[in-house]
Amino acid sequence: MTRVEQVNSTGLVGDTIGAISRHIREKDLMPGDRLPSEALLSKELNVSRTVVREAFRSLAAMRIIELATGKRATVAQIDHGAMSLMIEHGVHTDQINIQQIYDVRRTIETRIVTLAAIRRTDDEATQILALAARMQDAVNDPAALMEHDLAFHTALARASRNPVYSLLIGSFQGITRQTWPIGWKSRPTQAARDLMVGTHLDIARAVAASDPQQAAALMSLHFDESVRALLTAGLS
Amino acid sequence: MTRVEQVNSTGLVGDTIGAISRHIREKDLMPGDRLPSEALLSKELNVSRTVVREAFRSLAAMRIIELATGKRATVAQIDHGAMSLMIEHGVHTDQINIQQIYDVRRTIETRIVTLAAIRRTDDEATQILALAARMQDAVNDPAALMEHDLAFHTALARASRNPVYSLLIGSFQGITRQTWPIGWKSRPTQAARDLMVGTHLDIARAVAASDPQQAAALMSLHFDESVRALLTAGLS
DNA sequence: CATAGAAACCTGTCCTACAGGTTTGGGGGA
DNA sequence: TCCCCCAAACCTGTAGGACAGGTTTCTATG
Repeated sequence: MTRVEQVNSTGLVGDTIGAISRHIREKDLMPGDRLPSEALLSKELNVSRTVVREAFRSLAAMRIIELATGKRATVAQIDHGAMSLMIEHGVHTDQINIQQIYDVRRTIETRIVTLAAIRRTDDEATQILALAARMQDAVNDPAALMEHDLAFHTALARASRNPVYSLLIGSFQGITRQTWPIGWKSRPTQAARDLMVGTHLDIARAVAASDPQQAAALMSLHFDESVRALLTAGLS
Repeated sequence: MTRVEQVNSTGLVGDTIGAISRHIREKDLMPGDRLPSEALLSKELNVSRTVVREAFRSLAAMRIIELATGKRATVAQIDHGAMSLMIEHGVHTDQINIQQIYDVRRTIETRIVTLAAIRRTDDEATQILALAARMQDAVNDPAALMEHDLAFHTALARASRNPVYSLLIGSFQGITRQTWPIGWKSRPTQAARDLMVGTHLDIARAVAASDPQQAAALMSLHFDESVRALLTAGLS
């Protein structure tokens, strides 16, 4: 093999990742479009299939492409899976703490709910109200309640009509799943639990009523209360 | 080889990624700590080194671990590189547009500057002022100006004392580098350019003066003006 | 013209080999 | 005894071959 003796700092895999990314940009590929086969790329870039495969795996890990056995690799849609793992890793290794995440969430969710109140479709309003209602029904079933809670915030993000907000909310979902029970346990009284669930319903109503100020104020309140609950639970 | 005939939907590589992640969590590894060698993992997990390597590459792509030739893989520090690529991919494939990113940036940077005004150390205040000053010096050197601009916002994020904000600001930097010149071209007059640079200095002063309200108001203003400039440039 | 089936193609995993880079442990010198 | 240097052991990066399935494409047949 006519090995090209060009040793970059990145290594062949890094170079190949770059080449594939460039290929996507230059050919202006859209989600779903197919990439060249491993064998072809390997030939064109003068690297072994091993290298191409590792480059593919790297891009797949970032959800830039999608792999499936037998099929060719395709350009992927945005997905929060990778970011979720990265955030979880940051928390597990003490590089990020839960309050810091709550500060970010409060900041963006306040904006999200403002946009949602302005831009939501009627269908979305209905769906958001329904999720808040389901939370009330599940007030004594923590597992179900958490899922509806997450779905509620996800629906709001979608209604904001800004995919970046959906992406970020999704990215925090992984770690939220792991810490949500802590927050719930720190609300031991029925009153505290009803308040939490009730606030969600109020937010849903404000969004349905297209009242951005009210929606934002309530969301801010919700986070005040959540952070207080978390601190009470001793999560420093 | 005693091949375990357990076919998950994820495939062996996916399983292996999970096993390594679990290993990090269970052993409570911190950034810098070393992971087992490929050969060892391959033996313990009953998969080929190929599979372990692809799993390593995937984790490295998400910056969860770090690879280097000859050395063992280590647990990595949080890094925005992967997120930056993901965002860029989203923009290039028309899944995200620039205004959407600006809306998110405005939202979080307004919060960042509020926190920075409260929490900045004196050193950070000095550094932020210095960066704003350097922007003024480079008002006729777009390339240098852009770099100082990016460094300015990065410094503010650091002063907010919340690594998640630093992570997010970093994630937008890649795409910002590609769109910044558009915004600059849409400020063709000296007055518009001086205004943009001057706003940065005003923000720096507000942060140095520990005036969060003023800092936030100015940052909001800055983004108003930036979005207007971008729209003028015809970036729909 | 539609369709079933074969051929061609493609990915997932395993294995072996070897060129460097890194860590470690031991021996020799101060 | 302690320190330093070097060789051996270890480790990763890349190449290449093999084969089991899964997928796409083409063709011949009904």
